[in-house]
Amino acid sequence: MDERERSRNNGVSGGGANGGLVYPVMTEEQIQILRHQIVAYTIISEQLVQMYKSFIAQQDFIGMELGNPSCDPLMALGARKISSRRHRWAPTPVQLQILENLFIQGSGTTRTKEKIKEITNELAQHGPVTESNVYNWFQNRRAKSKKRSAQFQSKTESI
Amino acid sequence: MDERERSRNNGVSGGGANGGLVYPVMTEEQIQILRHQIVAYTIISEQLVQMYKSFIAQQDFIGMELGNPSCDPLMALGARKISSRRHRWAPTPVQLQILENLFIQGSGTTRTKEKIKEITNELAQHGPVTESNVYNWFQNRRAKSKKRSAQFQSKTESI
DNA sequence: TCGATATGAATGAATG
DNA sequence: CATTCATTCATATCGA
Repeated sequence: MDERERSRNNGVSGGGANGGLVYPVMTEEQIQILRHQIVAYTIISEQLVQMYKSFIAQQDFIGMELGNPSCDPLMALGARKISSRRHRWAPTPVQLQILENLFIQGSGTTRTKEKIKEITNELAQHGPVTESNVYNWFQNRRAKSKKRSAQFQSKTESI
Repeated sequence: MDERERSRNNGVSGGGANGGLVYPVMTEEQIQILRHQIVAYTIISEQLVQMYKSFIAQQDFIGMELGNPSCDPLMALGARKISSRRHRWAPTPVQLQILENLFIQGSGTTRTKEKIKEITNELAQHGPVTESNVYNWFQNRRAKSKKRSAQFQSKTESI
């Protein structure tokens, strides 16, 4: 999606302050593409939300083994064992939830070092973590998002 | 969202046929809103699909009378089969032979995404397969090869 | 049913 | 950021 977003902006002027004047920034065809994308995601989300509801209706207990009631079941998917010694860092469920939320809020944008430091401090309250861990996580998360978006594209382009 | 879409269209002209001329149809601010919406839906969909997958994985034992046609779009998004057992991809004997041959032949050449795509298309003639499957296979095959040579090393060291 | 092994897949970390 | 590696998890298969 990033790629097409970029190409979409090619025709956009530098965004000068407009005094009530509207500049030509998108063709109608481009708008149609955008609307189709939004509609597609709307439908997909609605269907998945329905699934989710029936899911939690039947399986309230799943994902709660670690006893963190504040954790949305939707977010409690990457839970890992804490017991065994591990050589590489793995986010705790709480940390994962925080990270995922931040990722959504930031819309996948790159973080500055200051932001990384803040996030690291916040996460540190829920388990050991370094700034490198956070940095790597966001980097890998973006890659994951991108890869999955590509898969979406190839499978939903019929919509 | 419907509401905001409508309000967004208020400033759009009636969509007269344009002879190569671009009409002012959206401001940059509006585009930004749209982009954020799309990104948000992308990420939400990803998370919901993940939830859905884990749901299916744990639901293995329950009769899935929910397997109605309306779920088909979900399956198209990468989720596995609903009614039958969960399955992970496994190469057919023919596919495996092709992959092994390619692995021996191409020992050293870097496999670009183009190569992966070609190989996927070839394998697809002998059974369902995705590019990710092929990519993972080569990755795991390399690891396997490396581990074996390491074992060989340790055995010859004692001589 | 219970390990034991093989292997597809996910992901933290490293490299270019 | 794109690729790749190293490690780990999950599942399929098999034999006792």
